Amino acid sequence: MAAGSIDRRVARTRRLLRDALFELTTENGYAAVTVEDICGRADVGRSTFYTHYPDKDALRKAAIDEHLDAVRAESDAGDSKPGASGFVFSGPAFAHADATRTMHRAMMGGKTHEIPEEIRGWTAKQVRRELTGMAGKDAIRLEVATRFVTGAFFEVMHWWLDADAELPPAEIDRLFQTLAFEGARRMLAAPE
Amino acid sequence: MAAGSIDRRVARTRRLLRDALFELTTENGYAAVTVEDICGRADVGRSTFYTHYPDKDALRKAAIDEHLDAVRAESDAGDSKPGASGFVFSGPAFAHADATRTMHRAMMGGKTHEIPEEIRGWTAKQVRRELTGMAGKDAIRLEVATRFVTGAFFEVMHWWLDADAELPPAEIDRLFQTLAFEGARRMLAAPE
DNA sequence: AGCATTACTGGACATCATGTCCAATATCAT
DNA sequence: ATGATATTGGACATGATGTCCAGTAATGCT
Repeated sequence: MAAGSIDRRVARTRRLLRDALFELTTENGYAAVTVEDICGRADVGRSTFYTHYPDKDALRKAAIDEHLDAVRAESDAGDSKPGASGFVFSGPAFAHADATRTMHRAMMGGKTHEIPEEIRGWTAKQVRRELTGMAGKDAIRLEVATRFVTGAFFEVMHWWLDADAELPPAEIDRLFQTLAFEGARRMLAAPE
Repeated sequence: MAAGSIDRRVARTRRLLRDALFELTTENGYAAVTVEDICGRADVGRSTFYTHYPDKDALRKAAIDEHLDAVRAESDAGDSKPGASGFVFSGPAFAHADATRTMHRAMMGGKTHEIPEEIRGWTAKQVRRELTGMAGKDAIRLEVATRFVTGAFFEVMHWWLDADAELPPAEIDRLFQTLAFEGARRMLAAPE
């Protein structure tokens, strides 16, 4: 067997489990989903589940990591300049969420606001990087602004994903930018 | 027994359970806390727990409702005019969180962002009410702005509660207002 | 095409938390 | 003091978790 290649059965099982997790999470929320549920929906033996993942969280984490890798790869190309007159991260993010809506609704939709820490942390890092370009020397202000923008972003995204939106991605991004950018600019650029 | 009065034992038990929930939530996060843990910490029989609350969530909900009632009562007095040059809700909220830091850290601190829906919903309502005063006719814009401000508020609050803050409540509120207000004003007041 | 490797399966098992119920005991209000 | 009410510990059924194993199926390599 070649080093990097994956047994077809393994790939199949993991795919089935991942899809089942998304479906069930969308239906009932992540907390309510059990390993039994997942295996039932995926039509995979429960003991098989445990040969792949130690628990439910590991499955989710794997799915997210896989996904973030894809995002990273695709955003490596268009690394445009930060902060000309808006945020760079949000546009692609909304577009991408629109494209893979199923997954995003599963991971951050629903009544509960259970946004996985991996996603939140990764996004916060993106935001912080962009804001750093906006002349902030004050570490506290930078951090407050980062949290502010990140929290606002997820809440808007959450709403937009759930409200089966008439709004196209570009439009929700424009609204988000309008809300977010001027405040951040003022605070970070301000002398005092 | 008089109608409204509560048996001393009942009050004691509920208080012990509530405090135990706060402690354990602060230590391990809400999801990790079990009813057994709570009873152990509170030194209350497990069967007693179930005579008061059907489950863990009910205990939390009761604690939150109790708390929100107190907040409502105290904020009935100072119902100043909305939106002169900032938000009204956030200042008292930061001050109040500072005063009852233990509870707030338990309910919205820690690594996980498990903000109870009661609190999020209540805050969003406050925000929406204030923003409605800012000339919004467009329902969608109003909603986006509401979500935006609410999400930003909780994320900033979360950070501020965890980072054993050098920042006094008034200061974090000022930063929050700087970040939030101008964007909202522009978007909601804008003609198009 | 055959064969060794690897994955899947289903069932058994121990463990743990949940929620219900009851009879005995302690505490309360009056 | 005494009747009412709360608390208690223990028993019980249930459901989910995570581990383990021996039998069976699918795969990849040559």
